[in-house]
Parts: sequence; C-alpha cells; structure tokens
Amino acid sequence: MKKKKVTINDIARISGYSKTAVSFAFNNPSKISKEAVKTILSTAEKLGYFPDPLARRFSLQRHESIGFLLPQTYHYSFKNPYIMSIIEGVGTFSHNHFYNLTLIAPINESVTTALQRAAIDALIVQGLNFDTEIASLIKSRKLPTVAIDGIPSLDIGSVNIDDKKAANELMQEVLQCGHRNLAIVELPDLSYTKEKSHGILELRSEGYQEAFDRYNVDKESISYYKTECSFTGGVEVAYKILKMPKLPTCIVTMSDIVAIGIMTVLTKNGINIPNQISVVGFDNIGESIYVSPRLTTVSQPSYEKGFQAAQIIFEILKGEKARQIKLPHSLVKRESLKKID
Amino acid sequence: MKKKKVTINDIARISGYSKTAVSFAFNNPSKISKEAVKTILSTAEKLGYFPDPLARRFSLQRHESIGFLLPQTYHYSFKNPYIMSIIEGVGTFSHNHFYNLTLIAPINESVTTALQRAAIDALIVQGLNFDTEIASLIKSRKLPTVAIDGIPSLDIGSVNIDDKKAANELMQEVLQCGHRNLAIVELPDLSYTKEKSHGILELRSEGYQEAFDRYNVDKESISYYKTECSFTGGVEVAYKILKMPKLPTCIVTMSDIVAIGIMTVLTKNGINIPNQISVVGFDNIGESIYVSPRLTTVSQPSYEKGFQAAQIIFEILKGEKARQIKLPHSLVKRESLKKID
DNA sequence: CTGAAAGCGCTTACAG
DNA sequence: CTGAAAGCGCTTACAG
Repeated sequence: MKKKKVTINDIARISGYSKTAVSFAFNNPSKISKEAVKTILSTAEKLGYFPDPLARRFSLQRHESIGFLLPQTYHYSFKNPYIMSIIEGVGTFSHNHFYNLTLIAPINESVTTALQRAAIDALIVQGLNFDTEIASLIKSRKLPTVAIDGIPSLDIGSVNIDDKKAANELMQEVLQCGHRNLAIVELPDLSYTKEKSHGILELRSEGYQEAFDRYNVDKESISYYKTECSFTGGVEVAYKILKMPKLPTCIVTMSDIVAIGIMTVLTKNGINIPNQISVVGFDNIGESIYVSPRLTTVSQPSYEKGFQAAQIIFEILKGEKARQIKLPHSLVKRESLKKID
Repeated sequence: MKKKKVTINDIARISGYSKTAVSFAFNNPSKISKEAVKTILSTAEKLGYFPDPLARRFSLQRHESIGFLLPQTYHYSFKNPYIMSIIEGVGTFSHNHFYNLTLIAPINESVTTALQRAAIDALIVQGLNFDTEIASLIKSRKLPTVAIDGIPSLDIGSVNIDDKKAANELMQEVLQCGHRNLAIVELPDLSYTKEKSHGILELRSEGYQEAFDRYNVDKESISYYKTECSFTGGVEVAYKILKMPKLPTCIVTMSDIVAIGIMTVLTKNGINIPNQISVVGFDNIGESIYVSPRLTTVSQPSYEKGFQAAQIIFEILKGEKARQIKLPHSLVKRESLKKID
C-alpha cells in the first residue's frame, strides 16, 4: 500500500483554488490575494506538500545548478587546497543565488560524455584548455562558460591573474637572492587539445625567461622537471631531484602543494630548508604558513577567482556579455627562500 | 532567429523510426535491431542530438544525484580536510555510478528549506544529529539517508568508528606519557535538536572518562574548552589557553585541524612542542604529517567513510535494507606527544 | 484577482 | 523488433 505523492492538483482541489493559484502561492504570492495564499499554504502544510523540484526544473527548463569541471580526477582535485578554495568560492556564490554546484569529472575517461549528461545550466572550467570537440559541445548545449586559469578567448568569460608578471616577480626574487642553480618544477599541460596551447604554463615560463634575461642567467645551470599538481607529485619529483649529481640551491615550483610535498622529502632526508636548498611555491594556500619553514610564494585570490567566476556566470545567464577579468596577485616573502652568496 | 532545440521527435521523424526506438537506441540498444541503432545514432550525431537530461530525469523521476549535507557553512567545511576527504569518498563512489554529488548548505539559515528544494535522490549527513522536523521531512520526501558520525538509529544507514574506544585509547596514551595537567578542546554540538543527544562528542567524552578512572586522574587538573572545528577555531582557543594562570602539559583536541591551529599559535609564541606542551589530534588528516612536529592522533578512514556511505545509499536505492557499519580506527603515535615525568 | 490549458521532452508498459 | 500513447508535475501566457 503505497501512499500516493501529493501534487499540485491535490492542493488545488482541496484548497478550492486552481493550480495556477497554488503555483503562485509558492513562487509569486503577490499575484494572488492574501487570503488565497494563506489558505493554499496552510493546505499544503497540512498535506506535507512542496512543489516537486524535478517537475519544477523541467517546466522551467533550468537545472538550477552550475557545473565545475575538475581539472584532475576527483582524488587529486580534492587534495589540492587551491582548487578546493576556488570551488568554495563558486559554491558560496551559487548557493547565495539558490543554485547548486555540480562537480564534473570525466565519465569513462570522457569529458564529452560527462558534459552531455551533466545537469547544469552553465559551466566553470579551471586550469585547462579545451579542444574543438568540447568547445562545440558547450556551444551546442548553449552552456554559458567561464574559464579560470585558462586562455581568455572572445566568446567565454575568463578569470585570471597576470601569470607572466607573477612568475616574473617570483623568479626575480629568487635571482635577487643569489640563486643560479635552479630546479624548476612545472605542471603537466592539462589541455584537451593537440595544438600547442598558450595557457598559464607558457605565460609563467615566459615570466621566468624575462627574469633570466634580465639577470643574465646561464641557462645551463637550470634543470626542468614536470610533475602532477599534488602533494604526491611533489614527493615524487623531490626524489628525482635528489638523485641528480649536483643539487640545486633553489627549487622553484608552480604550486604550493607541490612545494610542500618536496619540502617533506627534503626534510626527511636531512636537508635543511632553506640553508641547503630554498623552495618557493605558487598560490599561497592556507597550508603554506604552517609548514616549516613557512613558504615563500605568490599569493593569488583563489576563493575570489571562484566567486567572481560564478558571478560572471550569473551575468551571462541574465543575458549580459561575458566579462574577462584579471585579479591581483602579490609576492609573499617568507622563510623558505634564503639569500645566498 | 533562435535555432530550435533538437528533440527526440526530430530524430524519430528524420531517422524514420519511432520515439521509442530513439530512446532505446540511447538507453537500451539491445531492444532494437542493430541497424535501427546505427541509423538513429548517426542521425542524432548529425544533428547534435543528445537526450535532454532535464526531461530524462523528470520522466525517470530521478535526480541522479546524492545530497551531502554540510555540517558547517561552506567556508568551514571546505577548510576541514577531514570533511573534504569524506566528500571525496562520496563523490568518487557516486561518480562511478553516474550520479552527481550535490552539496547542501542551509538556505537562509534553514536546513529544512534547503532540503525541500534540493534536487537529490538520497541524503548523506555528517556529524550532526537532526530533530524531528528534519527527520519527518526526510521521511516525507522518502529520502534514503545515511548518517556519518551520527547516532545510529534503526531506520537510516550509518557509518561510524568506535569513537568511545578511539578516544579512550588516545587518552590512555596521553596519561601513559605522564600528563595529568590537561586542556581538553571539545567541538560544538551540531545537533539540530534540543534534546540532549548521544553522538560522537558524548561517546568520546565517555572514552576519556574511562581512561581517567583507570588512571585515577584528579579531575581538578583538567580544564575544558570548546571551539569551532576549524583552523581558526584552533587559533582562538589557543589564545584562551595561553591566558590561563597555569598552562597544561598537554592539549587534547577532537580534530587535527583544530590541533594544527593551536600548534601554530604555540609555536608563534615561542612555546616548544612537545617539550613544553604536547598536542594531540583526531582524524589523521594528510596535513598531520607535515606540521612540525608531526601530530600524534587517531587515524580514521575518512575517504572510506564517504565511499561506504555512498555504497549503502545505493543499496537502499535498490531496495535493500539500510546497513549500519563501524569502520576501524588506529592510534598513530608521532612526535607531538612527549613522555614527561 | 482567478483559472483553463498549453507546453516542457523524455521513458516504458503494452499491444502488435 | 517496432510504435502509439500515457504519464511524470510543474509554470505561465493568456483570456476573463
């Protein structure tokens, strides 16, 4: 004996008003009389009725949810406080506007499939550039899109910092401190595209180069590494660096979480930071002040990035034009980078 | 000139098959001929058609999403790695089953409103006990529910560790190390209920008590504090503790993130951990090994908690009975707790 | 202020 | 293997 679900029809019948009136009572009370609202709402309350979200969404042709495309698997994204902070920003703004946040990860390795099935009205992507297949999918679903840490392009919104300048400032600081023997730890290119992209990775490299040129750095003394953007990625690359015949005096990373992974390994191996090796990060995550020594890094407004990306999304949803913004960053000097001679 | 959306009707008409056939081609290809599938799919591909998720969900009467009720505001939840790890577990399992994860926070302070509007098929709550209003809402929406770190009750699933035993073991270790002058930092009661609950907070307290009894501890030497479950909460309570006339030799917390907040303040104030004050945590979050000294704590399987909670949810959704499980924990001895005499 | 009715686009039990 | 048709429960433009 299954109790049937209470629907708008029941409330209409029992309260003596029409379906229209019942709907208005919940969504637009000013359009009907006070008395009608009162009667309807109390009837609804009595029967435990609330407009079915599924039917409501279908009728409104709206999911009431913003999608966030994870740059990595669930696992790595969740282990990266920088990403979490962005998500928090998106979630907070969306929540304030009664929208959900839907986390999207590839389904069966396929972003396309995931995106097709996703119950979202708009999309925020972080840290990855996408190929034409995904771009056309987004277009065919007419999904308003904002790219965080991506490549600003004309038809979608974007949120960035000046990655080139930030990287340049950080590298200048490193060189200023006398370091010449560097290990640079880059991040993998997460583009879903074959063409050479021109994203934040390339911008930061350019920033480094300009600093090298300015300080007349002998490029022979610089070694490059690449690792996953995670604590584990940092751990792995640290062991690689330690195996080198000549240790660097400074390790320059593109992410705090990677830097922290590296620091853990160095410390465990009896290497003093920063006396033997300096380490610098990027992002200024909360953890960067409770590792020891505290991390010298570039502060970028992660929460703000997410928050403002969501804001732009809502503007587009309201019919406004997609904005492209640049947020401020700043160099944060702490103890993990030491002056040498 | 707005291009009309391609629907199942268009594909049916153009491919020369019925709507039924089109639907089967996508969802149940074995029910129609290979040729039909091929024709329909290629027609769909040509027109960029994909079954509308909104209509699909409405028809199926299914949101394809699991709700996760945040124990705190967005902000604090995201700053707590223990919570994030649970969410990761839930998200991973759900994702593997093509379900979304919907994060739910109170709307206008109201959990009830948030829950009514939520587009979810089932609910996972963490760390809070709910009152009859919420319970009846869950029941009226027929939401399968699993409580993590809650109070196991008959009609919903539950995932816990043996909090009493875990707390007892940790406290015994503290007492074993010779500490008698303790500061115990408890967490706020997050129950949405007026009645005295009997959740993990009470269980842990009981665990402490039994250790005290066993070691014949003079309860006069123990002071109690309460603070929010966050880094900031730890910072705040640390300042309170430092203002006391007599400092404790050990601070016992109920959460690593709180412990880490406390450690930061102690260190900044020139207090050596563990030589002057020992600190112990709870949870064994990833960060607990990269603070210095590394944190002595109770390890509990946060990711597993989320993963298995989701698993139980899917069982209930399939009509099985809600299981109540207990996961293992273990004491992790590191350097933040020191033997004194 | 009020209500009848169209429309949102699928899925699937059922009959053939 | 195939298709006609019912059903999912709302919102809102429109007429009164």
